[in-house]
Amino acid sequence: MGATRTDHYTDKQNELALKLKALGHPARIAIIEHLLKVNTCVCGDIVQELPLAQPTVSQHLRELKEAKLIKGDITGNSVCYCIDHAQWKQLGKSLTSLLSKVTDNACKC
Amino acid sequence: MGATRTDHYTDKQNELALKLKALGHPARIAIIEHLLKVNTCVCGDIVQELPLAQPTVSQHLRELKEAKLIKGDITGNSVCYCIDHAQWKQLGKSLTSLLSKVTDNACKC
DNA sequence: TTGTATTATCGTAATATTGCGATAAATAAT
DNA sequence: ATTATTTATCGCAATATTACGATAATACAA
Repeated sequence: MGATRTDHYTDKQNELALKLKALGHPARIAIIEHLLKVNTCVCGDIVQELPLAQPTVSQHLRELKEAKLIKGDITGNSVCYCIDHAQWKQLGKSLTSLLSKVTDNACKC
Repeated sequence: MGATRTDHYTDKQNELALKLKALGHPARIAIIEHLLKVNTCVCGDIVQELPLAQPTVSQHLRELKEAKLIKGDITGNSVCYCIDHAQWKQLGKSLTSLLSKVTDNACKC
């Protein structure tokens, strides 16, 4: 074994888990924070923002892309990365839906 | 290599990444959703909720506990699990802070 | 054409995760 | 005391992740 058994869960559970998994690494959090901070597409300065080698950064970017959290389009020599706003809106809904259920009461532990 | 280089990131980035990583598995999403649904501490029926063997569920619970997303206290024969409300409140703040920065504009991709 | 810059991919090593059977530990029930 | 019941831990195999050097692929510049 070793592979996650996605077939036993709902599509929503699997999708949310995939996105959160993609965000579950400090380098990828840092990438997202940077993209949100500059608030535009960024072409080429992401490697300089991180304390990692270029292939490693490229790999993290691909994972964020596969999780549909960012978009990346080729523009001439470099690649333009930016937040996938639609997907983040959807993720925001899933998360606030979860978080809204967190109340103070009812725990006897 | 293979281990995440946490020393290169801020404490906040590492903490957020750790919690999101803990949530980055559908079984653990399902556990959290169940705990939020019943809205109280749950003693003993979590294994029945999941399509996994008992040791596997126990392992997932431990990971959620290590990420401080749930609390577990021994009550006699069984163990009482519940949401760690304080920690979720903090996670909620981090996430809404991130999500609030997601706007529609400024992307030319 | 020949370099230069930028990003992606391949290959590989180290480590982590996932899942489960077997077993232990602890309390409850008989 | 003996037998369930419940949860945790150990050990293992399969797979995934993380990181990077080397190298390819592509577009720009000279």
